[in-house]
Amino acid sequence: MVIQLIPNDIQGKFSTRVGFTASKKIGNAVKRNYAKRLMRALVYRQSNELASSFDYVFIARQSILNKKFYLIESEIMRAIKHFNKSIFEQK
RNA sequence: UUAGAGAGCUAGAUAGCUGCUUUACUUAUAUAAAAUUUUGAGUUGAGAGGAAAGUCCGGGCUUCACAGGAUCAGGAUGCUGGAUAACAUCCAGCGAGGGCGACCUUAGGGAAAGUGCCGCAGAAAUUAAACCGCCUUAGCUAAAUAGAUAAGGUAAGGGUGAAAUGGUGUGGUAAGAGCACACCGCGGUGUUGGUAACAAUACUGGUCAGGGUAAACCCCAUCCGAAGCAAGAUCAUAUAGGGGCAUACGCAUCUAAUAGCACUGGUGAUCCUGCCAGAUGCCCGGGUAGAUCGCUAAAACCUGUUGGUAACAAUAAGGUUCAGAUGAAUAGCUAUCAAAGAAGUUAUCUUCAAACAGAACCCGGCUUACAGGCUCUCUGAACAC
Repeated sequence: MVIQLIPNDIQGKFSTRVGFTASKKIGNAVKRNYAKRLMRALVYRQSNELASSFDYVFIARQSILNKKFYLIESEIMRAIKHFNKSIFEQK
């Protein structure tokens, strides 16, 4: 999975925006739908960690279909913490 | 027991935690005269498939205002009868082919209207044809017969091919030949059975028609208007306002409306009959592309009854309500079971382990993909009684 993020100009409670992408490279409609559902569930669990005033885009890769849920979850947590650290340093 | 044939069902289950879309109701909030609507919260109900897929047929629905008819063009179907809203679907039969059998396959009208095409091989693949062979005659060479040459006869045999002008047998003949006869096949005319396709049978035809191909053109019969939910409707912006071009704007009536005649336009083309409209079309430039409805209660589903061999139909016989999204919900995790297994380590642990596949207006089909499990009926073979 690939995560992209960019700061936006929105302020307040609903300033964090999240998007999910699963292209045709991943497979047929069932597999793409499953990948999007999986990412949505993962991000919902980590919603408190996401930085405000940022747009996130989660792009699925083919390996997400076969990996265990908790392994992906730990990878996402590590990635998000890394982002938060760099954002904090930039400020 | 084993090998098959046909028909059908299922497409993980339970519990917990955390979510998403939506029906109904309650409540709060904002707007408003009100209805309604916006944004939250709560309760309650529902939430992918047998193929949702491919988008190949048929229909509903919507728009082209609509209806009927003739000719042409284009397309589809193609044994018979039935079912159906309709179909290229389904059911029951017939013919042909395959299988020991249960059973399976089959676009299956016309090549004795016309045109086209038929590679390679082969003498010859269609105004047919003599390569080898067989036979006769003539003279020659050798001598009871054989050889080559010439002129004829011949489709019985060989060889080629997917296919060589009906097949088998007997007679016949110089050798042969439907040349003649018998049987089979084929054509014609009857009879009987069947709604019919067709089957059986009788008589008759040897001038019995030179092969295949129609999923090649074509002929015959039957059927068919086009585009699609991005259809279309309503609301909002703006059917706005502006510039240019083309056609029409007629008759009659004191006048206006209505009606009439004429003109123009009206589903591939042309025409006719009715009917409808009276302004329409194009270009330049500017600008919008949001919301609501359509949208799911119906050729609906389940269980019966009656009729029918069946497809199916009828039913004031009961019961049920079963997704309605639009950056597109219908889910994620954990545990247990289904689960029997496989691999590794090694003697009790670890890892792996369920297909094809995701509604997008809705139905009826077809086609294609598909792991595992289950049920019923039938057939062959072997063994036992």
